[in-house]
Order: sequence, then structure tokens, then C-alpha cells
Amino acid sequence: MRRLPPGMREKVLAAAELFAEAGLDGTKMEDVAAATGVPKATLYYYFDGKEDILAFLFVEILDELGRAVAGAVAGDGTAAERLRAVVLAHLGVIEAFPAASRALQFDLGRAARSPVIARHTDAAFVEPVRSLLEEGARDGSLRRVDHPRLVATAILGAVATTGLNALTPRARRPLARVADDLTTFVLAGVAA
Amino acid sequence: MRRLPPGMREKVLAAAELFAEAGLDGTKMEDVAAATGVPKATLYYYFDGKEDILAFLFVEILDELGRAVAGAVAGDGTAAERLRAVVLAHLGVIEAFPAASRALQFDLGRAARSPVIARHTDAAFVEPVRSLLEEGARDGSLRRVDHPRLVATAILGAVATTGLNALTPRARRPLARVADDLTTFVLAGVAA
DNA sequence: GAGAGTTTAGACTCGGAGTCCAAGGTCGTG
DNA sequence: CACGACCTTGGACTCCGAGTCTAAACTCTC
Repeated sequence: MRRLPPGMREKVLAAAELFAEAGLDGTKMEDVAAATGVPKATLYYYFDGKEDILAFLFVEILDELGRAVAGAVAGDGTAAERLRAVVLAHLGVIEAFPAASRALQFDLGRAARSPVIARHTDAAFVEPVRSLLEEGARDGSLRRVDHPRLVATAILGAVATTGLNALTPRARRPLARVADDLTTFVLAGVAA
Repeated sequence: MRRLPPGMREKVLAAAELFAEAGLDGTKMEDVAAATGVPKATLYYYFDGKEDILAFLFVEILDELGRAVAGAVAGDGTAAERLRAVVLAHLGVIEAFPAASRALQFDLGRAARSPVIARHTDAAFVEPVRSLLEEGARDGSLRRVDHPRLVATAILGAVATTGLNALTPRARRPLARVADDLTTFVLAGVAA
């Protein structure tokens, strides 16, 4: 993937809507071209292919998540309080970027098998939360767990599944409504 | 999809390996034919297409999950004890059918958008667990939650994500190793 | 104004999904 | 047994869409 000229990033981000709706394979390059206003040949000039475009979107949303989580982790309070902030931050990113979030969920398996995406997921969520869990064990606000990475993964799964589920056309409800039960569940799960 | 002749089901189940590896779109009908020993024309005689084969696999694994979960729910003990059994049963199904489980995760988005699959997921896991949570609120072994369906979804997400993560070639470790931390997390999350 | 990089239309190749058909097989029923 | 209904399969075919390629135009920078 080539370095993008100014403005291209925003245009390509608009393709998230398509991928969220139909997934990578249900989306045609022509559709991407039409939706973004960037001609097919130009897309191929900058990206290695359709999958590369999707990967770009995933990295963007994961970096966004990473920034939000890092902000929550860096806040004030006990580890437990900051863990709550992390969950809310994650829900906030899902709410702010619903299309990209749903696209990520749609092609989750593909994403999980890409080393690049796996690395970004880890850096954005798993690793910060793991570290927060260990901090909580030290400051006494959280229970000590045997495998903090594993529990961090469980938390990621719980939040992502619940948040995205709330976004489906069927169950569409404001994420604020789900936040209470979800944060309580997660916090209780690791409370001291 | 036509009613399958005896033996066909088992043969087609062998295709799960392919879908787990490459997903729906990375898998060619010819590969499915080769792996199952069922000629392409015959596959098209019984199934409406590639996606229909995948849907068949998903329904099979979800029904398996449904039976395992139902067994755990129907067991003895408090709701809390049975919830622990549900989590272990879920991990057991993932361990017993790793290929189909990974295939389901690979094309999770597609699955989530199919009403048939969504119905099976709900019947196999979400609804039984929701009901168990309410029972636990009555028998005093679990905390009362505002939206039990939502918490059930969160539990599903936590278990599936953790279990499948443990199956990846990278992190491959016996699921028994993850079970302790995971059940503790889930149980504490909803304990009274 | 020359060269390097960018932008684009449009024609092209190629692979794979799904269709179709025809020949043959296997039943169950009279 | 014979007939009709359904099952089974090979192989050829259509069609669509990803990705490639080319050539022409445009836009910088030096």
C-alpha cells in the first residue's frame, strides 16, 4: 500500500459502509469506486487489492480504539475505575464508527488470521487491559488472575459482542443503555 | 437444501476444515468436492450453493452447542453452578469441533446476518443462559441484572472469543487451561 | 521543459460460481 | 419384469468480477 495523498483517507473510509453491509466478498471494487468517488484504477494504484483496503480500514478503527483505550488507561483513579472507563471508551468507538466496527466484525475471521491486524488488536486493547489487570492486582482494586491476557481477551469478546449486537438493525438501541449492565458485569468479573 | 441421504452429512462435515482455514470465499467448490468425496454436481443437487453448505455446517455446530448447553442447564445445583457447567460445555463443544467452530468464527459476520443462524444461536445459547440468569436471581445464587439477554450475549462473547483464541495455531493451549480463569470471570461477573 | 510520479479510462485475462444436460444408476410399485 | 420417479455424475457452458495492463493526460519539482 502506497502513502495516501491528502483527502484519500477520508474518501476510502466511506467504503466501510459497504463492507459493513456485504463483507469483503460481497463488495465489488466498482462499488467501492462509486461509493468513494475514487476510480478503480486509482484504488489499485494505492492499494494492493480489495483485501488491502479492508485491512486499511481495520487498522484505522483499531488505532482509533487504541487511542481511546490508552486515554482511559492513562486517566485518574484505581485500576478498577479505569477499567470501567476502558469499557466505556470501547463502546464509544463502536458508536462513533459503527460502519467500520461492523465491517471488522463481518470479516472477523479474516482479520484474526492477519498478523498485522492481530498485532493492532493486541496493541489497542489486549495488552493495555492486561497491564491494567496486573496494576489492579497491585493496587488492590482488582482480583489477581492467573492469566491476565486471557481475561483481557474475554473482556474484549464480551464488550465487542455486546456492543455490536446492540448495533444490529434488529436490536438497535442506544449503547448507553447497554453500558450499565455491561460495565457492571465486567467489573464484577474481576473485582477484588 | 434437499434432505440428505445417509452418509452425506458426515462427508460434508469434513468440509469444515476447509472453511475454517480459508473461509467461505477462499474455499472453492472443487475443493469441497475433493475433500468430501462428493462430486460438485451432486453438491449442487443437494445444496443451493456454497453459502448453503456453510449454513448447514453452522446449524450443525449450533445444534451441537444447543444440546450441550441444554444438558448443562438441566443438571443439578444452583443456577450459578449450572452456569459454570454451561461455560464448560461451550468450551467442550469448541474443543470437540474445532474446525466447525473456527469456520463459524471466520464467517461470523455472514452468520450474524442470516436470520436462520441468528435464530439457532439464540436458541442454543442466549435464550437458555438468559433464562438461567433469571432463575439465579430467584434462587439467590446470582445477582439480578437489568437486561439478562444482554448479559447472556456478553457471556457468549467472552467464552467464544477466549475459546477460539486459545485454538489459534499461535496460542494453541489446552482449553482446560483457560477454563478456570474464564469460568471464574464469568461467574464473578454475575454472582450474587 | 524534462523527468518523475499521479490519475484515469477502458480493454483485457483469468479463475471460479453456478447452470445445464444427457447418460446412466437405483429404487419402489404395478 | 418393466416403468417411472428420483439420484448421481462428468463435462461443457455462461457469466461475473478481481486484478492487470497500457496509453494518454496531468501535475509537480528542479
